[in-house]
Amino acid sequence: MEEKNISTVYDPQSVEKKWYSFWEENNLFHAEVEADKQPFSIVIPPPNVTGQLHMGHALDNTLQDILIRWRRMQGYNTLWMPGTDHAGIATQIKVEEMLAQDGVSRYDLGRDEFIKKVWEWKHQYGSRITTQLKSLGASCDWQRERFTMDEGCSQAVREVFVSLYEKGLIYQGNRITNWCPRCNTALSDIEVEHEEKPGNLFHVRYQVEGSDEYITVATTRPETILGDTAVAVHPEDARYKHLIGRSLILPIVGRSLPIVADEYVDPSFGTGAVKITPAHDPNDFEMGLRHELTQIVVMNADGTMADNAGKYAGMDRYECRKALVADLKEQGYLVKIDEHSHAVGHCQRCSTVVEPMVSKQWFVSMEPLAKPAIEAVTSGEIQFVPERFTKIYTNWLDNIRDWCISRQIWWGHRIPAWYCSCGETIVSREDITSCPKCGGTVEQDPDVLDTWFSSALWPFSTMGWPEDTAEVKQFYPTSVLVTGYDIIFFWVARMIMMGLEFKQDIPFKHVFIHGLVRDSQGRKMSKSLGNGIDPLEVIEKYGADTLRFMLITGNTPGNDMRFYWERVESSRNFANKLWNASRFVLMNLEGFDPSFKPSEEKYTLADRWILSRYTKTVTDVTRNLERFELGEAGRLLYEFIWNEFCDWYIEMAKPRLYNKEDGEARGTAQYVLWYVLQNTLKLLHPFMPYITEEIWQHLPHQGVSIMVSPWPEAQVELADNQAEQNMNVIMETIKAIRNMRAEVNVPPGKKSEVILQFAAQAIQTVFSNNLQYLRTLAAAEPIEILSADAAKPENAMTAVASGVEIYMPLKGLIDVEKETARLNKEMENLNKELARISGKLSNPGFVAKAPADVIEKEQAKQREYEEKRVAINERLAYLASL
RNA sequence: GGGGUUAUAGCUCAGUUGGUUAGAGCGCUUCGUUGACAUCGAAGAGGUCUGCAGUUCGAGUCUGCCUAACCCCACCA
Repeated sequence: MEEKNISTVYDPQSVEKKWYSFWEENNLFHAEVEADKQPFSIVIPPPNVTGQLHMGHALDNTLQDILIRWRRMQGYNTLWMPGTDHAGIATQIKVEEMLAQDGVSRYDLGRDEFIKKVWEWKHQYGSRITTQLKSLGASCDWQRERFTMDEGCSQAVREVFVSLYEKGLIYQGNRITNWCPRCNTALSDIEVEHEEKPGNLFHVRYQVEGSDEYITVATTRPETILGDTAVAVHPEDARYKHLIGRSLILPIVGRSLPIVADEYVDPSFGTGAVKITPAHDPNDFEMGLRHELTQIVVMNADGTMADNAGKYAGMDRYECRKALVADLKEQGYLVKIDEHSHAVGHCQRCSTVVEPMVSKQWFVSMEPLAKPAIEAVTSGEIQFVPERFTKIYTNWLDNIRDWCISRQIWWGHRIPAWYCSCGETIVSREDITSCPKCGGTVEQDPDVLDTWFSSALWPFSTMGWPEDTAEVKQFYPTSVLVTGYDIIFFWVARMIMMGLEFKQDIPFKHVFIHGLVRDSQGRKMSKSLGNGIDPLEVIEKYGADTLRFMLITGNTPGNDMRFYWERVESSRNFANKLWNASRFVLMNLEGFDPSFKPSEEKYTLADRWILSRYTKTVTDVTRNLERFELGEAGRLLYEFIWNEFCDWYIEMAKPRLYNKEDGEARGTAQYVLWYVLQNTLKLLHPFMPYITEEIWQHLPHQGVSIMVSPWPEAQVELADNQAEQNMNVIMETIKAIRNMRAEVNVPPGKKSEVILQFAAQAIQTVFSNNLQYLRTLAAAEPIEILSADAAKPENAMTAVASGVEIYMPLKGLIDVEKETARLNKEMENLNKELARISGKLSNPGFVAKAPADVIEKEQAKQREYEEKRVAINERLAYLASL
């Protein structure tokens, strides 16, 4: 084999591209519908077409790819549906920015031309994010790649909109909604981020008409005074009861305002009197409806003051605030300005302070949809992992408000509603050109839908719905949805509602939630902070496997994690370790015939031990994958490969490999190395797809690729507790000898004479058959076995393992003081432990109630420690006699 | 105002149904180029698991409270 020339350092760059193309060329990612095969499907959370791969994507897609690759190896008909999202506002902004470089605005182009430009942009740059996903190793079925604005998805959107409209679950209304003056569009409630900010509470007095009395009201937004149409007080408030029904004179404007009574007003807050601006505040809007107040719009869509604002018209809202406060003060209406911290809503996308505004928008009636969506989760049909997100989800749905779905932008799914001058509104599956009622010309609603509207349909729109396709039949509901907790409301909840409404079935069985990847100080990675780490940079420098492994280890589902380059290096080191262990195996596989199956009795203790550890690792890794504990599964593999396979087994196999005389022994060692390595590679493959493929292809193997090789099954017959127990004592002994050698600074090249004495014949036999391990791994030479009744050696260091007394005679005299201190320390530990155990065993409650195996375990430990204590005591007595 | 998360070694974190002398990585100390690997190996130091109380034969693990940090939701002007 030519593998001898493989570099000692694993170089991901030279292998990753090669294998990804190989997988694609062999069509290994593609899933055909095979009705008789058990399906496993995931739809990707579609990244924005404008997006660049960030750490969040890297984590999210690594988790999905691990699940997909694992299930594929298990033999499921596995579909990972990829695609991208048209990302309405984000993409529109992106293209507008590009046009702005040439001094062109979207209005210069007009709607149709602009949308053409966006499509051009999409065709040119839209595949950037998917290319980046490929470099991560994502095994998506790219032949099925979808886009939320492609024909199929658009048809699904149209069908759902019209159907909900027909059911009365979509309606149009003049209501108060959140408005972003910068984006110039309405927003849904969850697109508004509230931030507690110090502000002012302005107290302004309004004079009672025909009286000297004043009522003082408080407001955080004095500019809205211009739109006041009433003042409300609590009906039982003694201070104001006599004024209810009378009127006030609105300062500056001079308008007459009725004083109304409303339960909403909290008499204990502020002055107990509230100014009412129905057009610019959600509560006031409601009260306005109750008291039939007029709505006076004083602000424009772009945040400037409207004509109704009189002399302030045209001013920016904050300019107006300043000017108005100055005027109020000057004219004696301003009573005081208090400091007041309150939550201000900001546009999620551009951080501009949002204004509540009255406008005509389309809404989805949420309550009827929310009820079954809650039920699907509380019944356990859909399970959140971790479970605690269930509560967050249901709390939100319990208090849900209607969803404003119309957006005043151009890029997106156009609302399928047409208006005729005759007053007719037509909502239609097919585009129409004339009014079905009067035959007049119609005009389509200029607005588009909230981007999340199409995302909500993703699990079935990608599979061809509303057609009753074979894909829908086989792959819906999907198996699991993997996403961050930040879009549970935006996306997860809405998919569940839409799935239940239109498929009469849940969209997925599990929702696997992960946290955020933060920077090393725990801060969110963000563009503005400039603290983001580019996953592509990590891939370039360390490889995708390293990035993947780093992302999934050392954290638990649902929790945030921090990014450290040190952790990247640690993962890289692991890859390198595996690489070199594999090189070692390959270099020693000369003459190996993979069809050779060693006979049982040729297995050494080390063979039986590693095979036992291996089969238990299969069980544990598989179990943890089933429970979505991917980090724990990864950690188990790390420990098995490094601490057991590399640190011990390879070292123990060496003598047999180097001795070419005994062909059968050598063949057996080769077989076990090969068997354990190639199966462990399979277990690791979902986590580190590239390096495992590279190594696997070098090993004798069957099949095209490790990624479609069968997932290892635990083999009960390989589990061998006796072998593990015996190995543990031998390892314990080796460590004890190494420790003594280090204690007295024996140079590594120098052998140490070792004398062993055993508590029982059984353990002595185990050692007699395996002394070579002590020779090679502890530099013990010569080794003498003392009979149980023989006198202890003098002038020797002492250690005690389970059932074994270990003596290391010294050429010079032993340092009595140091040796005594060392043994005393050991003694102290033993005494502490023994005290704990005997405390337990003498507790009648423990003996009566603890399970038998727990008691036996404690008793066994007690015997073992007692023995050790006797041995050490003897030795201490001997030392004292010197 | 509601709800949630976290608190374990110097740092970042694991610890799966309660039962091992509580673990890892990084960092630290000492030694090491023995034919896979210095991106490595060997030995070692380092923790009263935030605090208090409770349940239990037994608590890092379950319950309650305290403290601290963080997050989400919410129309008190």
